Amino acid sequence: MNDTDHGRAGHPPTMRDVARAAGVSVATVSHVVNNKAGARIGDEARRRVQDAVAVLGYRPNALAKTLSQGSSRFIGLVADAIATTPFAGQIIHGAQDEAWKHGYVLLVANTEGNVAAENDAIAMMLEHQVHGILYSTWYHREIAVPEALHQADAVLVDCFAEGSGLPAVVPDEEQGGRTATEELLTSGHRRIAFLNTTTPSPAQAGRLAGYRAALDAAGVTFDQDLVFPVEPHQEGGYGATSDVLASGATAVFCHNDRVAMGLYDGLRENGRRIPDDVAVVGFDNQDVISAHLRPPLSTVALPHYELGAAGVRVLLGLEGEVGRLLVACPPVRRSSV
Amino acid sequence: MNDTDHGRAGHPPTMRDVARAAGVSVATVSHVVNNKAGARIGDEARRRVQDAVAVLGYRPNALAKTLSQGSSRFIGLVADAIATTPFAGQIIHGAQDEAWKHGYVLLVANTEGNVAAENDAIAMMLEHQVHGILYSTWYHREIAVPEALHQADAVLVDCFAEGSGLPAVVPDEEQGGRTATEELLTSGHRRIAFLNTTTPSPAQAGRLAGYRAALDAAGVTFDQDLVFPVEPHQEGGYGATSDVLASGATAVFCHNDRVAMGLYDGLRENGRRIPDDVAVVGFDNQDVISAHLRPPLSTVALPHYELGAAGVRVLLGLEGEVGRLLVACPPVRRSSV
DNA sequence: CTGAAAGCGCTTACAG
DNA sequence: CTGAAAGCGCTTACAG
Repeated sequence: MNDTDHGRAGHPPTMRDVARAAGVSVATVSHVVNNKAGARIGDEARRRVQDAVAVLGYRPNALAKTLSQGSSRFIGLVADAIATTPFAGQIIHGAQDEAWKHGYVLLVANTEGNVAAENDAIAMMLEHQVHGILYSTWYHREIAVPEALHQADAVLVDCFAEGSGLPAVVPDEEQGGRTATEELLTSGHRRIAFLNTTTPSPAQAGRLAGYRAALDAAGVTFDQDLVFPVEPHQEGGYGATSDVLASGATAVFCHNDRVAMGLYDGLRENGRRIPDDVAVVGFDNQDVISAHLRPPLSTVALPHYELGAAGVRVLLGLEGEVGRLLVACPPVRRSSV
Repeated sequence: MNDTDHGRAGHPPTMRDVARAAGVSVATVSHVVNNKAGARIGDEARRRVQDAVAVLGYRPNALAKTLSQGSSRFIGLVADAIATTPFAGQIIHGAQDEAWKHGYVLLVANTEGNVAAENDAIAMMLEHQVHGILYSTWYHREIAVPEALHQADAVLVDCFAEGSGLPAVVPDEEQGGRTATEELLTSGHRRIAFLNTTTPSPAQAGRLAGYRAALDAAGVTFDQDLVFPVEPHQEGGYGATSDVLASGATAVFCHNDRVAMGLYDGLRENGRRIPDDVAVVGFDNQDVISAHLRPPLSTVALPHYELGAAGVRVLLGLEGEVGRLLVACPPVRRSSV
């Protein structure tokens, strides 16, 4: 709707149109438009080109550019579940910001874990000449690498594949578990229950290891009777209330924020106050929940944004040789400890 | 890692390589690869081409194709907050599925509401010859259309701009409010409180209108003293507990699930049971919350997936002439009514 | 300092 | 039934 709005009507202006309008060759236009270093263009010609660009509302065709240069500026991101959690969104966000920063644009595909869809998505990306592909999952786990992925430069994000040779960027579960436990230890707690997930996973193993490491470091002996397996959601936390109470724990480290939310309910029903009677820390930092519980939940953040960003850095070779890159899970302090 | 993995080493095979290997011209290869209707290719030649494609692991270059055809298969999606909520993810998901279905691929850009970033993102998409652009927000509101958007075919998703001439796809807030209220009315409630948001928005106005319409239709006279303004999160719902109790309402329609979550806490503290003493319905169907409250929350879903999908349909001209397209908010029945 | 020309990997009339 | 050739919008040596 403005003066240079020529994008809609007829064919958008090409470099040739600009050249014609400026009375120069397309080579010259190319040089000034791209601000080529080695190009010696007279001030007069340069000005005429710039004017023509402005007047015509010229916009370079990135596809043609890619074709003639041979190198593309696309990075593909295939995700198994954009939808299910806010987490996937953060991975996309981090990847996009980082890609952008280096002049790349993100091609996104959601596959809902469907293998056929995955291979289709990867094929599509390859046809679009992506520089490389980020393959991500919405929770940290080991995956089987899709066939087609081997034909691209790829990095795994929030997942890994032993022996695949593909670099992986994952959260440091053990450090996260240690951090969570330390938050409690630091406040003087010694009898700390751990509501761990029943689902075998890097999170299950890693956070437990971190819990034990923190205990060790603080000179507290590990007590198996203090770790309770629960389903990783509200119902699991709620259901563990009586066990927690019976254990005599003064603090509990919950496998995730949802479990903590359920435990909050159980504790409250039993007249326990948080953190006065029982301190609680969660994991994930799932904002809609943790920031708005009463009291707001202290937790440890899963670094999804950073996972996405680090993924493109690895893809672009900015992180050197990487086997498995561990990204730290920082503590988020609120009022439940 | 398999036999036809030629994508990594050297230059990937081009149509010319296939032609050479099959002993035909590139025109012939093009015809068989694209399965051109009007093309009469001998069985023998066709077979040789197909073999060569398989042996070489040939993959068409989508960018070159776009360039020579003149029409692109990209659709851009610019979002103001991919990160903040799971909602944005659903819009992307719906848009991507629908785009895919029609042979298009999604280019995603996140702008965090930054105007400069928005215009940059749009410019980038235009340079990539997108067919059109979807501009979306993470909550339903009126927006100021970014400059650059006028240079593309665009549709607004989960937002609108009066007088901009741009088609918009938004949730039907009024129908949603009506539906929520009807869930309560149907269960026999007559004194129904409404915890509406304090934030002026289409949601605030629309859901209230729907609430009133449902009441009217049921022959219940609207009582202004039954609508309470609250901040649209847990704290708001919790804080409204005493007002709700004092009002003598037997049911409450909450502006969103987060408000309902807060109200649950307040009700429980006051010894009220849900739904026996007080029935509750939410809005949004924010799964992490609503499905896991005790009891699970009956609510009305915000149709984000469908918003994204309808957006690309409108962009592709599959919905006919559209001014503002209202997408229904369906009820999600659980156990709080 | 500037331009003519070849080339990127495809598609599409047009010949034959 | 199949191929030679022009063209899509750029870039990049290479001349001059």
